[in-house]
Amino acid sequence: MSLQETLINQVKQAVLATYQLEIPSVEFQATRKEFAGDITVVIFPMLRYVKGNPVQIGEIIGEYLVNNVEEVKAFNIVKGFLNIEIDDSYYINFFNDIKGDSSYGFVKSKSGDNAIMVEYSSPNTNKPLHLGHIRNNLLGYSVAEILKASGKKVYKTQIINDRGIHICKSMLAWKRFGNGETPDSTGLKGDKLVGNYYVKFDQEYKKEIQSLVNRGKAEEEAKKEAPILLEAQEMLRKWEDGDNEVVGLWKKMNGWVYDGFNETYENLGVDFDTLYYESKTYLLGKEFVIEGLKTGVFEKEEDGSVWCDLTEEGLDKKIVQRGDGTAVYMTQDIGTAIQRIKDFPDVGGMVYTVGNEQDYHFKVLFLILKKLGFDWAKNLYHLSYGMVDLPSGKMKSREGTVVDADDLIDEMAKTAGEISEELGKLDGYTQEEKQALYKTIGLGALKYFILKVDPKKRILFDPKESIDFQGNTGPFIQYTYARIQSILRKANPDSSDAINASDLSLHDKERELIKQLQLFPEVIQNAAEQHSPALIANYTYDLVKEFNSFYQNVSILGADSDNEKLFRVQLSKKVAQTIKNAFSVLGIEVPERM
RNA sequence: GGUCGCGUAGCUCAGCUGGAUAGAGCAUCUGCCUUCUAAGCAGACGGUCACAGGUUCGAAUCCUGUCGCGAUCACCA
Repeated sequence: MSLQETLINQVKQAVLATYQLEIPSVEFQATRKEFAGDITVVIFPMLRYVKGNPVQIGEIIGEYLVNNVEEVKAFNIVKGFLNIEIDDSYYINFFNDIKGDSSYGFVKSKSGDNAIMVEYSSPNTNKPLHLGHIRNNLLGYSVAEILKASGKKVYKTQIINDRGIHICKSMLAWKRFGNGETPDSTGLKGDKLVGNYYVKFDQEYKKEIQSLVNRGKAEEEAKKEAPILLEAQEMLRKWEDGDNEVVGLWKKMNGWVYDGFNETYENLGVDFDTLYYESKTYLLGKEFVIEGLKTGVFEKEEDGSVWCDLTEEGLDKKIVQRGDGTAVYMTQDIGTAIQRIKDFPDVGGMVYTVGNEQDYHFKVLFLILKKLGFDWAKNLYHLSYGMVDLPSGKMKSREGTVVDADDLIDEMAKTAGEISEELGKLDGYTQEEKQALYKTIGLGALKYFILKVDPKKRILFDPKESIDFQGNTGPFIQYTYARIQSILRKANPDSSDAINASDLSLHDKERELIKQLQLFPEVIQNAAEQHSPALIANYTYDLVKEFNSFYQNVSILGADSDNEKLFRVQLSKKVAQTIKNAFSVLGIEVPERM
């Protein structure tokens, strides 16, 4: 029985013995720092059942706990708060129990359990990844890792938006103006090269519109009739017909983009277990449109378009198939979801990492899948996150205000390098080791900066003010880890050496650290339930702040006794391990030195 | 206009299943490197928790309304 459970029972017992009354629950909270004690029982809620003075009731319960619970050493009462002090031996025993478990806080998945599929990234294949994609990737990857750590089996996936007019635009521009350029011939990353032609298309398109307008066309008409646009549309039709030349070009250019994306993913440290391509799934939903028509979930209009009426649910009517029989976004998403469950029968739920601009879409999608009768539809979750905006507003590729993913990652590493060089603590490291370290630190700063913020809030990123490396940041936490490694290089204890509780009294900082460690398993579970890496980031920061205070105020290697020294080193080691594990689910690496 | 989300210190954010005097970091200012890595520690300064009502012994937290910002309401994705 955990201490918490014991306390609940004993508090109830105390009330029962004194007042002959049963109380349904007991409310606890951590004792605030300014008061003596570790755990606080809030007396106020009991007043509904027990009439009396809260201070008096607290006295009686406190007295009872001291007499009946071995771990309770003392108590004090401030207003309606009963602060109880827990004996050091409880904390030391707890520490002895967990210190050997290198995956403390993580739960292993059981073989029969359902898996969760987490979708993230899912970019268009016409332009390079930018800071918005970085947030998406980091969130999706981290939530997948958190779910794993909480005991779920997880598949990471994405749907690659490889089809449609957008890619035809790049293809056409390349054909017209590319002179056969390739990533090899230009030395450009494939996604960058293709992105350039997407921009090129837009420029030409605008020129054509202008010249049509000059010749007296209305702007609206000109936008629809510009020859280059008509040609791109023609290309899309040919693609859908399977035209060899168009499909060949499409394959070639998409291939370049994938190479480029893969490089960015690798740089960013994210990965996928399985991939879905829109070109292969966009027709999948259609058979379920027919199915839905049969069961009355959908209805057909006179012009042949198919709709789902969601007015009873407080939403609108939503189109699921065009009048000409072609699929829309919704059709495809219905099909893809169903396909995934077919491909991975152990999947019992899915998480979609997509920006909050699509809140409505996913609300509708989940509702439709429910109406179609899929029981897994109740386990779908839209991991909706806020946009990453610049001080000037939205990032716009056409106006050149996007923050490119690769550039940003490079810059972060460069800044990390400059700071490191200045501090000059890396004697004995080779150039390669240094470069790898700079990347670890730079990425740590970037990832932490993004993940520490609640996903649903929008992030303001000011390129002029670089991301911090001090205070509540990734490098601060990495630094603490590196410091502990330095201690462990001097004294690496065997975790199996038990600490003797009888001849050790805890320093306040030590007790606080153990309490913080105690929270970790619960934090993992909470973060998984709430799909929030921010909870892990904030927990880790608190742990590290507590440790640094300990480190600076208490001598670890210079402890008075061997037992004390052993304990402090083991405690430091456990903190380092917890930092490493917490950061691993954020996708952030920790360095041995920095 | 309807719907959804957000609004906490100068800035960036925690806290939100209601509990004690609302916490961090950055910035500004004070101290601390002959002792385990100063990317650190200790401290000071800084708040009408957007506003107004309501529920409650108790509200930043729950409810209602107002204002501000954003998103969305396509036979686009």
